[in-house]
This record gives sequence, C-alpha cells and structure tokens, in this order.
Amino acid sequence: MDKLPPDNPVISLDGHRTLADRVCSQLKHDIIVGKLPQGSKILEEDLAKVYGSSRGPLREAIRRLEGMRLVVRTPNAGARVVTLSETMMAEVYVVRESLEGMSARLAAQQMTTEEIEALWELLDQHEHSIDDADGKVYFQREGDLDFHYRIALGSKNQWLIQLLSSELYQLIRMCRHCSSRLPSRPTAALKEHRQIVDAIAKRDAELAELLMRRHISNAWNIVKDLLPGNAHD
Amino acid sequence: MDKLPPDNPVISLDGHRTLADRVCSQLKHDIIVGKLPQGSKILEEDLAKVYGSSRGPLREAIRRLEGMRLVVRTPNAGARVVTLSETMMAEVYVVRESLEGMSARLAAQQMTTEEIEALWELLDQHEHSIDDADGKVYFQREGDLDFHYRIALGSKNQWLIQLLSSELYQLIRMCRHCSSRLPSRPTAALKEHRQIVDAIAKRDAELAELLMRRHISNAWNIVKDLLPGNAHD
DNA sequence: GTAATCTCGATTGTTGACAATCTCAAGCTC
DNA sequence: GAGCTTGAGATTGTCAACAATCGAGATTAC
Repeated sequence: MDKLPPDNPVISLDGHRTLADRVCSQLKHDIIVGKLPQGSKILEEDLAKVYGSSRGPLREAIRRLEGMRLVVRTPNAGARVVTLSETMMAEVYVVRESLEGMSARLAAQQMTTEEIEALWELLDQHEHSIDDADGKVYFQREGDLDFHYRIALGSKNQWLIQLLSSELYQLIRMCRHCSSRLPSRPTAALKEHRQIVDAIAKRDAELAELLMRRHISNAWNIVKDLLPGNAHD
Repeated sequence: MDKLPPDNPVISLDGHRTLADRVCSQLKHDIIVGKLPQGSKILEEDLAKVYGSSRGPLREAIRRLEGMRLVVRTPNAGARVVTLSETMMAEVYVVRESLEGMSARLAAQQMTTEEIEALWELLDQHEHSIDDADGKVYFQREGDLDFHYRIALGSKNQWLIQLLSSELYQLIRMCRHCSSRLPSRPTAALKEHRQIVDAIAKRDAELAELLMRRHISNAWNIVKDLLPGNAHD
C-alpha cells in the first residue's frame, strides 16, 4: 500500500501553501473523522481561533468545502456540517456507480500493462492484509478506496478523477467513519475486484463497466444496513 | 419554454442575497458569455470595483467558481478564467454521458406521467421553433439544455441534478458561446430526444440510458468539429 | 552580448474593525 | 395563558489597511 489518494485524512505537512488551504484541509479532516459532528454549526470566530487563523481564510475554506458538499450554508444564518441521511448516501452511491462504471470502461481502454500489473500486486497485498490483520479495518477500508482511486486514475480522464477523489470519496470516508465499523465483507469485495481487473486486463470495456457498477451496487446494499438507525441481522 | 435551468445567463434580480452571491452570479455570467476571455487573468481589485464590491466578497466568489471549475487558481499568482481545450471538453462530455445516461435510467423509473406529458409538449414546442425561427439559434440551444435539465430533474436524484446543472451545464454553455454558432443539427437532435422520451414513457430504463448516452456521444462528435481551430468541411 | 542578480512596483494573502442581520428571550397585550 | 413585539446579544457580511510574495525591468559581472 505505497500510494494513497491525495486527499487522505493525514494532515498535509507542507507549510508553504496559503493559510486558507491549510485551514481547508484541517477542517475537512475534522469533518470526515467526525470531530465536528454532522449537522453541527460552524462558528466562524471560534473555529478560526482553533485553526490559528482569522475569519477571512476560514470563510474561504468554508466556501470550498461548500463546493465539495461537506458543509451546507444558508445566507445569513451560517454554515453547518452536512448530515448524511440514508437517502442522501443512496444518491451518492448512484452517482458513484455511474462515474466509476465509466472509469472502469475507460480504464480498460487506457491503462498501460504496467499499471494493470501494479493493480494485481495491490490486490495480492489486500489478500494478505485480510489473512492476518483482522483488526486493521481502517487500512482495509483505505485500501478499498485506493483500489477504486487507481481505476479512476486509469481512466486518464482528469474530470472523472477530480470528481471522484475530491468530492465523492470524501463523503464515502465520512460515511464509513460514522457507520459502525464491522468488517465490510473483505473477501467478497476482493473477489469482485479481481473480476474487474480481469476484465480490464482483457480490454473488455463493456464487461469492466458492468462489473464495476454491480460491485458498487453490492457495496451500497451492505453499507445501507450498517448506517445508524438501521437494525442489522 | 416556460422554465429554464436555474443558473441561466440572465442575471438574477433578487437583491436580498449576500453580496458575494451576486458577485458570483455576475462573474459567472461574464465568464460564460465570453466577456472575460478564456485564460484571462482575474485582477481582484479591478473586478471588485467593476462589480461594486470589495475584495473580500470577490475572493469568496472566486473560490466558488473554482469549485465549479470555471476558474483555475495558482497559490500566489492569482486566478484565471479556465481555457476550454478540446481534450478538456472531450472529458467533460464523457462525464456528461455517464451522468445523463444514469439520469435517463432513473427518469424512466421515477418520472410521473404528468412530467412525461410535459416533456412531449416541450418537444412539440421545439419542433415549431425549428420550423420558423432559424435565426434563433440561442433559444434552440437553451431549449436543448432545458430538455436535458428536465430529464435530470426526472431522476429525482438531488446529487445528479446539482452536479449536472451547477457544473457541467455551465461549461457546455460556455463552450457553445465560444464555438461558431452554426445550427447544431436541430432536426436530428429532436428525433433522438423523441426516442429517449419514448423509452422513458415505456419505462424501459435500460433503453433510455443507452439512447441518452448515444445521443450525447453524437452531440460531442458534432460540437468537436465546431471548436475553434478545427477546420470544418 | 548574455546571463545572473537586485530592486521596486504590483498583486495576492491576511487581519481586525465596523455594519447589517439574525436569534432568542423577556415583557407586553389581548 | 398564548401570541406578538421589542430589544439586547451574538453572529455573519463587508470593508479598508497592512504584510508577504511574485514578476518585470534595470544593472552589473563576465
């Protein structure tokens, strides 16, 4: 697991960006891991002090997170952390199914053989991490996103990559953080991953898209029941 | 044509939003119609004066347009209007194909019979506007977007609706404004529109998605050749 | 003549203060 | 007692000044 999506939860260390950028990263992180609960109000002055900045940069950060749909703003009443209702997540998964399906289709046409080879290795790593570390749910989850991120990269379509990694994946992470942390069916998922890579390796774009869409649809059916408020088993 | 997408070029009149909101709308408008040329630098102080505001609200507006991908920003060097290269638009159309295909699929399952009836009427209006007004290219274009917007609405998926209307459609408009203004094949498009509505009316989700994807793929093949720098015929 | 460096102007990043607006609770009327 | 009004406090929206950074042009060394 040598490479993670760019917007991973770890706070970025480079200090030579603009202050608003750093505030944005930290705020995003705090939202995703639930440090700022869903639906909680964002007090500009307080949060600015927390992140060691003034209200100006914080407001700009909020505007960007608004664009990522992590916060909702109402004109003269301030901003709140988004609340992930089940219907909202259902909608997100539908969009994801559509976009990642297309990603897989393009990846089957665009990925180099080296990239495909790297994918196989990644899946082998995942298999090992399933065998021994059954406590490392967190890494399994990030590993799953890593797989999907690589497919997105394989599409070579900057728009797909941006849309998936900077908007959808953030919400998926947030959703996972708040749902109970049961092992999410790693073996079944791994098998589906292998089928997808197989289709890509055979350059069968049609099949790759179909399998990816089915895979994400399956994932949603599992995630759905783990959401708070849904009795499972 | 009683109803247009919310972010249409006409400057919104309600004055009781925040200043940053209004600046954002006007700036967006000026970018889309080409008043601010592609790739031109955005001078905060100058533009703030133009829109009758200070730099603060203007900066927030820029942050939002950055989220809509209408401007690109580099940390200490300012913001520029995005430049629509052919490869970029190709990527946008791929994403559009994916998302609108899904929209059509969902619309076939979710639209009410009243909404479908309204769609038929809309297409009849389009047919008439093709017959007489061959100079009104502008309205034909907006009419086309209106059709696609209604399908998106029909999906009843807020995420799809948002993504399409607040990001992709803006770029499509911008692209159309800058490309030569040849009538974009209204009769062929209308025929395809009818086929799509037909599939939706028959509740054939699979077919609706297929037809919509093919329709957008066709549209791209036409638009591609009209882009500046491409010799046509 | 060319290339590297330095300086100055211009532009962006940041801040704290001020104005406008909203929220909420206490008091008043009916 | 219920509902409306009003006012204080808090919070967001806006602004203008200050600091940091970048870019262009001139200068100088080779």
